Amino acid sequence: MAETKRTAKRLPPARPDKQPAKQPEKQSQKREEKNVGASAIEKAFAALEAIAELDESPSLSQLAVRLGVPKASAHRIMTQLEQAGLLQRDLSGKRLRIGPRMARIALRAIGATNQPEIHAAMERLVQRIGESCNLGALQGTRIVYLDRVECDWPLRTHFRAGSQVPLHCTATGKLFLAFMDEPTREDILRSLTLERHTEKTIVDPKKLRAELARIRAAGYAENDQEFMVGLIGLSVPVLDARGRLLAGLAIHAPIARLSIVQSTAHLASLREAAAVIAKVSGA
Amino acid sequence: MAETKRTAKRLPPARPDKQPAKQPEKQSQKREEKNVGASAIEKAFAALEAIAELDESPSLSQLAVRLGVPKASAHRIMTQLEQAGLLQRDLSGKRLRIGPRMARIALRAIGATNQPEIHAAMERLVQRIGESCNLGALQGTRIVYLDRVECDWPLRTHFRAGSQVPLHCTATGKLFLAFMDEPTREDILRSLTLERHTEKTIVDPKKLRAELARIRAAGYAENDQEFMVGLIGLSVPVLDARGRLLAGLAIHAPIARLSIVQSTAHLASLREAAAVIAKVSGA
DNA sequence: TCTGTTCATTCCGATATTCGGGACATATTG
DNA sequence: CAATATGTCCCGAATATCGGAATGAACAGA
Repeated sequence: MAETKRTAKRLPPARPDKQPAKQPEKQSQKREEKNVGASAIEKAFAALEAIAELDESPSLSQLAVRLGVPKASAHRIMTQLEQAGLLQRDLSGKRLRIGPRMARIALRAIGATNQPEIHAAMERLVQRIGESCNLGALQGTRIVYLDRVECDWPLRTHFRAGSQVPLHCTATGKLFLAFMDEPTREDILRSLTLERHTEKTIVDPKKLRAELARIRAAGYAENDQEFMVGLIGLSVPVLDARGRLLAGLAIHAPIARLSIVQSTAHLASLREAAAVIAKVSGA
Repeated sequence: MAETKRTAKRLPPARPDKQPAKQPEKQSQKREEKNVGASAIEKAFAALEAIAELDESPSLSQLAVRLGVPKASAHRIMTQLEQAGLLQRDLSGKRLRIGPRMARIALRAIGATNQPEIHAAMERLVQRIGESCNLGALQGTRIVYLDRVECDWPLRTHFRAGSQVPLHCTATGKLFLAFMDEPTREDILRSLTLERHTEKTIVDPKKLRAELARIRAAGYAENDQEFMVGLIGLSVPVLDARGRLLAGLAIHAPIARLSIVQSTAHLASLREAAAVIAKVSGA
């Protein structure tokens, strides 16, 4: 309460229980992550995502709690989404659900995600090798997975497309570090904290530089359990016509099934698939 | 009593705020509808919508022109969307496409609880025909089931919404193969391994091409126990206004209850339902 | 009928975000 | 190599967003 300028505003019963003793702090401790810096876009999509994710259409307050935003803010966001035709309310006018415009976008968007040609090339590779593969690209100072094809083995990792991993302890990440020009690399290396994930993670900048030089010379990058224990990887470059690195195509497997040495036997298949991907990407 | 509920709450249909003189007939034929005052949310979705709608991934400036916003603004919006995982750039780093997170949201958004009109149309169809039906779309090189309505018979299949099936041995899958443009089809056909699921699965590429031509001519696709023994299917296209294939609407049944020949008697009902789905999807 | 509770909605000042012109950097083209 | 697109960055100004608190509506139980 600041400067209650309202003077004779006739406050009816004055309600002494303004501080209800029931829940002093309900969700205050819960909102730690989407606090600041969240753009309006991110908030709107978080809301949409929550509604799509839920099995039942939520009410406004349920959403507010779930998103960790005040009710008033939730209301504003929902109103905007509703006016945009992305949400609509059910007959009672209380619960929110996906609107017609969003349904329309969704129908088109499902087919417009990844290039079928690329996905097909990766599936063929998985078929031939028998282990999972993924396609990753540099975004900022991390690797994002653009696409991913899993093998049939019961034991598999599960990084979905879109997830991000660090540069210094993944095959594709080291590949990108190795292939970028000197000043950029040094700049990034300086700003990275070489976080240790396993025993084998390279956390010494000197050793990492040596490893990168080795990768540059070899033309491919290995990951010997540097990110997760028991998991190895092997990544080859996807180059465009001018020799620039577009992405890294990698296979990975539990070391129980595939050793580093064995994995290099698949280099030819990997390179072949990488060439196909480069080609269908118009490179 | 019917209309008493929403009396006073939605009373402001007008815009009491400001109706500046710019609003009346500002829309000439060039800088059309993307007027000023659009919220950040609206702009973001307009961008997403444009990308989903376009047949080819646009570049930044193309989008800026299409949306009628300055280049710098477009750049800012796209960057935000990209960081949110909703968009991603293709390998050249120039063209923008739907990102994995958006694909996930889209998949959920079309689910049964969220899109009552589609679900209702499918339930009417099941009611009329007496067999299960499903709605499937192309994602990568597989078909994902968007929605599904089961019939009352005790013997039924159980593919939940969200599960994926191959292209070459399902009615909807063959439908998509038949309708895609030549180069893409050939590329996918080349890279697919036509895995045999039953005696009747088409594993010969030549025969599959012939079958696809037949499907193109007929305008619908059949599945004669090619995926599971004793199970047939029949899928018709759900087309948008421009004739692009959005999804396949299919019925399926045990052959003991419905023969392929009998199933074609339901083509009219299927097509009618497909048209309804296209319509409520805003196509 | 009255009262306590829950939920949706509105108000409003402070402030953080968005906006977009223009400069700059980087392909692409002739 | 100049010339033309196209992508990226900067920064002051404008304004949309934020969220606490008050208000209104619906409902349940006494």
